Amino acid sequence: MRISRLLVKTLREAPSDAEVESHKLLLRAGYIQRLASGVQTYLPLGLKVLANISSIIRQELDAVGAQEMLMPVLQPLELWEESGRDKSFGEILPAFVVTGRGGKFVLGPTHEEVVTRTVSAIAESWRNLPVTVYQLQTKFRDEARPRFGLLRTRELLMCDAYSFDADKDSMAATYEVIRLAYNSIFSRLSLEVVPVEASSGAIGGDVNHEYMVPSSIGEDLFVSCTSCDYKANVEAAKGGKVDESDIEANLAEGLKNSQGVDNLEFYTPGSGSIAEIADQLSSHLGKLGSKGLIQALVGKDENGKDVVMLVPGSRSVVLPFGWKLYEEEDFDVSKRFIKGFIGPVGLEGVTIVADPLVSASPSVGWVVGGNKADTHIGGVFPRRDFNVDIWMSLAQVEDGDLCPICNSQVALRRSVEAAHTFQLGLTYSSKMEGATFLDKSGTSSQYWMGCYGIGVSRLMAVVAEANCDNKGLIWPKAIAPFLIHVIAIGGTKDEKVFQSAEKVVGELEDAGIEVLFDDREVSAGVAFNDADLIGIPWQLVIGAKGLAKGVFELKNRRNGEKEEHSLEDLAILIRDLLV
RNA sequence: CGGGGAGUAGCGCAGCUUGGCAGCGCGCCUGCUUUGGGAGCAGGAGGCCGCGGGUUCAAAUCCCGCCUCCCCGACCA
Repeated sequence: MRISRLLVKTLREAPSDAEVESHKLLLRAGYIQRLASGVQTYLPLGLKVLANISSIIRQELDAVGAQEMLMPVLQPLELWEESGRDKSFGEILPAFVVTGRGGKFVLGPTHEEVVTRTVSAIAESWRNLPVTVYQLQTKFRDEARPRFGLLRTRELLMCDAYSFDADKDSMAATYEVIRLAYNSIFSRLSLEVVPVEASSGAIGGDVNHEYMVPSSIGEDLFVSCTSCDYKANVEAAKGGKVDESDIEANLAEGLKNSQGVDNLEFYTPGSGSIAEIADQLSSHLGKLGSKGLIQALVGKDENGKDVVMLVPGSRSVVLPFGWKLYEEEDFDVSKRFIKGFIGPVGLEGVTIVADPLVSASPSVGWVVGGNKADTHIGGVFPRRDFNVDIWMSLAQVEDGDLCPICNSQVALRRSVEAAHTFQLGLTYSSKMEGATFLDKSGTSSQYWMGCYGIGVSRLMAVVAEANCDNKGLIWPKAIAPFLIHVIAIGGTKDEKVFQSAEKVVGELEDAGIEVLFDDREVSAGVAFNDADLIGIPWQLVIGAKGLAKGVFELKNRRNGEKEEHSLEDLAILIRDLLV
């Protein structure tokens, strides 16, 4: 490909709306272009990278027997009503409902419903199972806040695979096979990927893993144990073991400390936010700050029953599955809880659930909400001043917390979610009409399903972020848009140089190598800088100086090393590049 | 959805306070010179100053409304 013919325009300065390095470079080097917030065009260079990533995914999934197909973007809304996800999928779905002649359609954010219907019409017998299908398809998700170019978008390219098995063990075996395929995919992309336990969100199912790429631009945090293999997304991570005897010991210690410490009423006017209270009571709390507060949140458990959740003020809460926090209108209806001033003392007729961290009181006692406006109470100890009905892990894990498996310390790492896999079990087959097959005994049985998603367009951003320097991108060979970038210094102006370059390009292309040929009449500096920016792994430079000696220069983009080769050695070079 | 910032040529920005010809750098086009790390000179093209309304003799500039984009948060693959 000749650059003079390629639809590309490199920019010296990045558009001001780009924030992170990979996004700036992808824009400057002409890989992508923004059409609207979270909506990107892949320019020719960008599409080649995307196609190369896709091709690796195809090869590895095909290798484990998965079959590619292509399902529609437009999905009848009734399908989502059938699975109940028209309600549960949150706000991502409704924004992309379109009305056509055939009724209402969803611009598909994912394809569990469609694939279940598709496969169930064909795989009617246990003889057809197991079967795994996949597709590379554009998905639509109305993200509240698209971010960082390709990292979080409203329209994205995803590879989603779906497995159908006859029983639970078989499903687990398929899950394992896909895990191995995923490992191969990520290693071919030269990415460090850490599979972690995760929460299943709107997809459903029990076992699921996220494939995390540690990265400073990540929006997720995962917990990993410094001693054992425990790894989990903070959303799913459990705090240290909920150990009855530890809690009991903490409570007893608290009772001892509580002697001579009376409850104190504090006047705390304002919003009642943790930060504000900690500030107002700084003379009482001292160094403790928000760690000396108990945060009490009202919500409803999976049965809709009111619960008050207690965690230290310094922690965020991870809601148990199915639980919800009170909304404004719930506060208006119940009138019982004064937002910002809720506390466990004297609170009756509601289940009090507390994180084990609450059992260990500060020596001056906790500061808790006073259950009346502008009031907090200090010197509060659990058991003496209030009772906890259920102890369970509620607080988000932090660096240095204890591992739930081995009790060593855990560490948090920032990361990007590159893929997510789920053992769905019967989640969809039990809801969708006719998602059954006849088993060996001739009885109708539901599919055991799994689903597996890789964010393809996101991977392009992740790989770019992990492979760049201050001059530009540095693509791994496996997904680079071209393998080698040939520069003819002076372009067409120097006939001899240009002819040799053309000859070299021809030989490389004949050998099946993808070549980007800079044939422009630009100064050497411009050509070099553009080459570094675009980030093709090898640069082959042909100029008048070298030509006089019968040599060209070969530069490795990643380490910057340059070496001269005789033009006659091109065949050897070609052989080496192909390895 | 809450908080903050910004929309002026393809990209980066100035001009706005104090209303008076639409500017600068890069990029782009033509010519000449130059040619191994973002060349020089000369000549050019390119604008709904985000949109709509208002004030005024006169609005990029002042006032009102809206839209879009970015950041932080909430939410989410």
